[in-house]
Formats: sequence, C-alpha cells, structure tokens
Amino acid sequence: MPSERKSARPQTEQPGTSLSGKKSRSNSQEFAFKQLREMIVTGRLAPGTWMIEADIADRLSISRTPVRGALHWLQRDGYVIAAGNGNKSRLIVAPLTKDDARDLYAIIGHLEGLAGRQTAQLPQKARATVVRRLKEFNAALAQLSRDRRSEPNRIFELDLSFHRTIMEASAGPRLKEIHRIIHSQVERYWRLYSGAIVNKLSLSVAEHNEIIKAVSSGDPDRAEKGLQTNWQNGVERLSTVIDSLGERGNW
Amino acid sequence: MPSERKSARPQTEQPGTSLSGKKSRSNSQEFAFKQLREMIVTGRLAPGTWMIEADIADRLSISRTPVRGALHWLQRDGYVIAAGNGNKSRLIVAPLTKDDARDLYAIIGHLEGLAGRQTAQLPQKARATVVRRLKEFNAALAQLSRDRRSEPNRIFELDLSFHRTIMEASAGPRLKEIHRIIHSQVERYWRLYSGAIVNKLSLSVAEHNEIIKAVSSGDPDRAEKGLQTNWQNGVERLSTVIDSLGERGNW
DNA sequence: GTATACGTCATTGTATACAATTTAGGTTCG
DNA sequence: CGAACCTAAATTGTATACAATGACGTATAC
Repeated sequence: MPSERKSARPQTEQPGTSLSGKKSRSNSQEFAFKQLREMIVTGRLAPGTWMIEADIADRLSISRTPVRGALHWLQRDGYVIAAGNGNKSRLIVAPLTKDDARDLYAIIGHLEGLAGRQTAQLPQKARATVVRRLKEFNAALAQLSRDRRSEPNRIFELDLSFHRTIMEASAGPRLKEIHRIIHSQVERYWRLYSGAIVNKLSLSVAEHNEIIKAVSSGDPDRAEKGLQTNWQNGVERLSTVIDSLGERGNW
Repeated sequence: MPSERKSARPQTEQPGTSLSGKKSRSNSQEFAFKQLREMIVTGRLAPGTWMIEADIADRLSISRTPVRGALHWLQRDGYVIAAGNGNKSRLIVAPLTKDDARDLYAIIGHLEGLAGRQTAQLPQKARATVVRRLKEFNAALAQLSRDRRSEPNRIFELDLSFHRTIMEASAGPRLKEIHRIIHSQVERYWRLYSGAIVNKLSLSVAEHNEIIKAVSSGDPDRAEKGLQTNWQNGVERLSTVIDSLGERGNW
C-alpha cells in the first residue's frame, strides 16, 4: 500500500469560477437525507430510535446504498450518532439532553462571537449594509414579540437570519460550515421547546439590539461579548424550560 | 412519503452500559480511511488531487463500497472537499491556503478559549491535576526548544497533548469532536511548514506558561484569552512562513 | 434453578453489475 | 479561427446478492 501514485488526471483547469453552490439533480441519497432529517427535526423519529438501513430503504423504496450515504450525512451533521453500546456500529437518533444543549449553545456562542468580532472589524461601508439587514430582521422579531402571536417557525427563521447575516458577512468557509451544522442541532431543541421559549422573545430582541450597536460602532469586543451573551442567556432560558418539562425524548 | 412510522423494533433495552468506545472490527473502510488520511497528511496525495473511487479501490484492492465510506469520513474531517466546479460532486484533496489557515486557527483558538474558560472554572482539585499535566508537557517542549533539536513530530505531539489536556478536562462531547476535526486540519499545515515553525517554539512555550497560570489561579477570562492569543500568534508565525515559502500545494 | 453452549436471526460489511450523467475530444459548419 | 454539436469515455449513482458478525433465545447439563 505504500508507493506513490496520485490520481493523476489531465485536470486542465477549473472552468466556471463556481459562482455559487448549485443543487445537483435529485438523488435518492439526497432525498433520503432530507426525509430523515425532516422526521428527526420534527420529532417523528424520536431520539434514541434505531436507524436500520434495510428498514429505511424499504420504507423509502430505495436501496440500502443511498440510505447509507444519507446516514453518513446525518451523522456528520449530528442528527444521528453511533450508539456506543458495545463495539458494533449501530446508529441511533441523537438524544436531546440539557447537557448537550449547554454544550451546543456554548459552542455556537463562541463561534458567532468570533464571527461578530470579525464583522465588527469590517470597513465602515460593509458594516452599514450588515447593520441595515440586522435591523430589519430584529424589527420583525420585535413586531412578533409585541403581537404575542406564537409563530415559532417564523421566529426561528428570523432569528436564524439575524445570526446568519453576521456569519455571512465575515466568516470563512470552515466557520460557516461548522456554524451551519451546530445551528441545525439547535433547531431540534428550538422545535421541541419553542412553545415555552417564545414568551421570552423580547429579551432576545433587546440582546440583538446590543449586538447591532456593537457592529455599528465597530467595536469587536462588544460584538463578541454580545453574541456570547445572547446564546448564554438563550441556554439559560432553555434550561428553565427543560427543567420544568423534563427531558423529552431521551430514554 | 409522509405518514408516520419509526423504525420500530423490539428494542428491549440497551444491554451494556456502554463502558467505553471500543473500536469496531470494521476492516476495509477503516483501512481505506487510514491509508488515505495518512497520504493526505504526509502530502503524498497533493492538495487538489482528484479522489476517484474506482482508482482508490483498485489500488487498495478493495471494492468501491468501503472506499465511498472512507471518502465520507475524510470529507467529514475536512481532508477532502467537493470540488465546487459545477453541480457534480467530485472530491478533491482540500487545498492548503493562507486564508484557510487563518480561518482554521481563529476557530480553534476560540474553541479552545471556550474550553479553557470552562477548565479554569473547575474545582480547585481538578484544576491542580490539569495544571500538573500541562506543566509536564510544556516542560518537555521547553526542553526541546532549548536543545534546538528539530523533532517536528514530537513537538507536534507534545503541543497537541498540551491543548488536548485542556479540552479533555472540561469540554463536552460535541466540543471535543469539533476540536478533534479542526486540529486534524491544523496538522496538515504543521507538517508542511514545521521546519520553519520550530524555531519559534520558545515563544509558544512562553504563551503556554501564561495559560497554565490562568488555569492554576482559576481565572476564566485570562485562560480564554491566553489560548486565543496562543493560536493567534501561531497563525501569524505560520503566515510569515507561508509568505516566504509560498502556498505549497495549491494550484 | 442456574449457567453454559449452541443455533438462529437481525443487521451491517463488502463486492459487483448496471444505469445515469457529466466531461472530454473531435468534427463540422459558420 | 471559433462555436456549437455530437459521440465516446470516465466517473459517480443505484441496486442487489452474499458474507460476516454479533445478539438473542432455547435447550441441555449440572
């Protein structure tokens, strides 16, 4: 197995400058991935459920091969984990626990803190654009908060847009990718406990305003701290809910 | 495709309490993964090289199925990426660039900063144990620094042990996993430019001492900042080298 | 009654054939 | 000389058969 040999090929050049990430033609694998993710996020596939390749393949009317690929993706994104039972690699839907949420929120807080720091160091002009978008999203959140209309999905989307704006503005590809993965995990907690979280929306809106000010004035330390605080407070709010409701779907 | 149905199975119970993560007997896939990773890290598979399933399978004398799995793992860990060309998912060995290094180092600095913060908040007794280990590793590094003996591999291992000690002490599973992945990417840069970095070892040793002090005294802010600074200075040192040597293996 | 050995079944691991689709090269026409 | 098209080859996507392994239940011995 030693010896050198690289997959040498002509490899003339990279044609298009890869404008943006296009979607490939619909695969079975992608189909399976989306189906399973949807079911996990919505809770139809409960945490702890065994993911059996053959079962899934049957129900989706595809073969095990694309299912296996989809499971790899789900594992990469943290939706399923290897059941540490013994030695056999058995996959289960990742459990939702308070400890896991703390882990997750702390990570995303610091990751966004980093991005926020970088965003606050952008040239004034670029920052202005970012700030404008942030204000739009936060205004919409404030509106929902005042209305007391419980639209968890919309709130989630707006909150995500707010935070993603900061990431897009300055984060590198790796940071964006990690953020995407971690945030997709947060979504599971959000969906499960959203009903009880939404009440506290106004608090989050206030924290967002602090972040906006920091970015607007180009203060990296303040921006970083603002993001960290927002997530830290978020996990405190979530923990309170989990304590009162119990750890759903973890057995 | 809607309708509910979970992978219902007897699922009597989880037998063993999962003592620890044993290694599965997975043969071909794990073999392929290790082989390919080794070749990428050592540079025998140059950045930008196309990863052709059939080629790899032939050369490793296995079928495409385990190769595909191995490629998924490599992709998860960031060793290979989807060539952004167009829509087709073609995998290439991830390029090494100065921008990517900056992205990487900033991320790991903040992630370890988080872990360092948490470690510094541990009970005094636990911190003492951590500090003792940190001092051992750093003493060994200091020794190598004084000897001016160029043992990049050993230096890398010791530095990794130092940082990993902090992670193990307080990081949750998710944080540890992300750290593992990101650090494995750092290893590629380290190996490629180690010869020129080793000279600056004494600087890193000094920074480590600052971190040790922070943990020892239970100062979270100082610990976080110390880790961030260590990585930030690290990428500055690396950038200098890359500037003088050029971006190897990126074309 | 308990424990150990054995056999069966569920599940994942691997190989391979075939289908689909993109890429490359060359030819023709403007 | 260049552009559009067309064909052939390279590569990945999918299905399926079979092998290997570990878990569980049953029977038998003590």
